[in-house]
Amino acid sequence: MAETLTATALTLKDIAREAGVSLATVDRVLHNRPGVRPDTVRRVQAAIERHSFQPHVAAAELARGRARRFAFVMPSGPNPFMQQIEAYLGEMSTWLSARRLSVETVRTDVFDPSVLAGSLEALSGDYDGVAMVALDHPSVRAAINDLVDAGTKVVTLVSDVPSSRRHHYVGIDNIAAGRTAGALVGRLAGQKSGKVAIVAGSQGLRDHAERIFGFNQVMASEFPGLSVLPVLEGRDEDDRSEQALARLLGKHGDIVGLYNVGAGTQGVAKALSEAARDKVVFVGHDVTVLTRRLLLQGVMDAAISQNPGHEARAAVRVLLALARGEPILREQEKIRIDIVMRDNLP
Amino acid sequence: MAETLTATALTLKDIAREAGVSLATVDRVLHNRPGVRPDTVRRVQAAIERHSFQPHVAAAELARGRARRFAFVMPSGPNPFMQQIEAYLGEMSTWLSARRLSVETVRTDVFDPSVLAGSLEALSGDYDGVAMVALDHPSVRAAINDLVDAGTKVVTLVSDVPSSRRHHYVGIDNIAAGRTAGALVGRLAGQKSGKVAIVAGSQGLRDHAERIFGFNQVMASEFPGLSVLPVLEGRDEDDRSEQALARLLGKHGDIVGLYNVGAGTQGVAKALSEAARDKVVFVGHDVTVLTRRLLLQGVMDAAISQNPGHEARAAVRVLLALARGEPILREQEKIRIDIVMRDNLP
DNA sequence: CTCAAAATGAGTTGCGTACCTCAAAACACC
DNA sequence: GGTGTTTTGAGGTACGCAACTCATTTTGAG
Repeated sequence: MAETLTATALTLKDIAREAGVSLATVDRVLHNRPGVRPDTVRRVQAAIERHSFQPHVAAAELARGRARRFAFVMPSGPNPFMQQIEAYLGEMSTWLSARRLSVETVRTDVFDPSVLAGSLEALSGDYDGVAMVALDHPSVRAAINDLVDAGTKVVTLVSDVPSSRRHHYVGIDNIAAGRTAGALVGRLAGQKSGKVAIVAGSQGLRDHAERIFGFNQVMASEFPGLSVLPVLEGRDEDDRSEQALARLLGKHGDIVGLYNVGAGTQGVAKALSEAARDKVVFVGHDVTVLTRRLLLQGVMDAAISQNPGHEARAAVRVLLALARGEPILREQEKIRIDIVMRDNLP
Repeated sequence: MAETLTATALTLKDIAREAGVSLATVDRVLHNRPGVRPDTVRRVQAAIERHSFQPHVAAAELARGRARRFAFVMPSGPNPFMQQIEAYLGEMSTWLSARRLSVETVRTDVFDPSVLAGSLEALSGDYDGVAMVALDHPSVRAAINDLVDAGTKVVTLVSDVPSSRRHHYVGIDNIAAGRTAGALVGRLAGQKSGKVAIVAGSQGLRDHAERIFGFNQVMASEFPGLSVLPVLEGRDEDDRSEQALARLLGKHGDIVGLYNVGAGTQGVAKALSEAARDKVVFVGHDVTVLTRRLLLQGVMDAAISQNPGHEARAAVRVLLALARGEPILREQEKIRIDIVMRDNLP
């Protein structure tokens, strides 16, 4: 009734003996250094695979000497979600220093492609890995590819640049997030008919556009009785969002649901309460101090959330695994779309 | 615009010099070995804290020599959720062997206190850490405490034994899970009045009892119009659950919601469909092959889920951190209550 | 066959810690 | 002041690998 996993106590020396070569040759193969005949390479690799040999991480880490340096490129604005990510990076400091890893945070204007691209280029050569909140733009894409070509491991965070050659994306599928929001609004509203409002930062932002797309998909296919009103753009600002929504609420008396795609939550909540329309189902994004309060008060009904702590840690782990040449535990690093309601507030 | 975390390149030698003692003495302090004057201990600790020195994990690991052995004590029955946990442990094998960690799975009858306690005692001395799915019973509690006293690190998994001196619990808060289920059933049902059914494995199981408690709490306080029927006990078996539920559905024509607390999901779904009562809001637990299908078909409306992969990995990481004397990243190891609906199926 | 280039062997050093031994120094007690 | 005990120093070895040097062997081209 017992099963054992792992624990090969093999070392490089054993592999060398097995393959009938010297330690030096095994080392050359392992780090694809030149000067080994293809045939010999194959023999060594065969021996490695035969015993499914894994170099001892601790020994490798100790032997390399120099510490690994990672950079996190984050937006300079006062975005609470991004601040949470940075805070969670801070909480890892003990973990990081016990592994002799250094993580540096670089703040820049990620919304200006040329500024962002410039910041990325400035990092070249100094870091083993870079995690970035990036805009999808040709010059950013080029900067990312340059980093990759220079041997730096690159991870996109929260917002992806799929057309680049980045090694990994740590973040959610925003279309699925929008679909989830749609399903929640539709189901929680209950009614068969009525109108639904959407407040977004800007439809020009990739993640917002994707969320709206997913939301509309679900509304059209599953809640045909609910009609979606044109998207209000609030630029993630409280005042702007409030005014736009107040106007809309005044015009339509039969709004039963509201999806707030980005920030500006404070303004949205204010517009709702001042219009005394607290029966409207209100679904938004992210768990912050504010949305937590709104959920507890019953003003917000659900928040779609991506765990910032998980994103911070996943980015570090992925960069480390990439740098070490270890496989990535995809299941572990995947960021899930959390539905947060009052009773499962984290 | 840049901030740096960590990367003290200090070594034990530096600390020794700082404290004006030899390496041997620092070593004695670090591992609380005897033979050091209290005053000297303080001086060394002061030096360590002054520089917030952290021993290099890789070096420590390498120097230990012997590999760490962990045991996972799992239920012997064919529980799909537990099988998933074991499967995810299997996926970690590369990660484990690169760190020279061995994980052994021991299957036993965790529902029989004396058998479980016996299995635990049999592990004594052989392992650095043990993770277990445990029953809360005096003799189990005693066995756990014995392990702890013998220096073994102990983590309870999925089901806790809070009265024991186990070092950590990896699992969810079941009362909160029940509350979440209640909120979902209530909200999704929409109606102001009607009846709600509960199917559980047994009210004698701690986690089931806690879930029911939380569920009733929410129903009573937030959905006074919905009346909860007496709990059906299906012993987590399909047939039993089906028959019990079929009878109940026949008796009450106004059932609008159903909470399935444990397994037996297949039977519950069958009873619902054969009674042609697919309008009933159906909330259950865990994402398995079956519940995934039911969610996609619209038979189930939501599943409360705890991520088995996360639990498996968290248990290993916590055991490792405990064994190394490292701090635990509580935020990371916390198991969240996931609400899974069709559109955010993982 | 000759010679240069390529491939390989053999060896060294160092990473930072754990764990061990033995001798020397400091201390406590009578 | 002598004795025994406690505390401390000094040093060594080992862990598994990275990274390097240098000598030697093998290979292929002409």
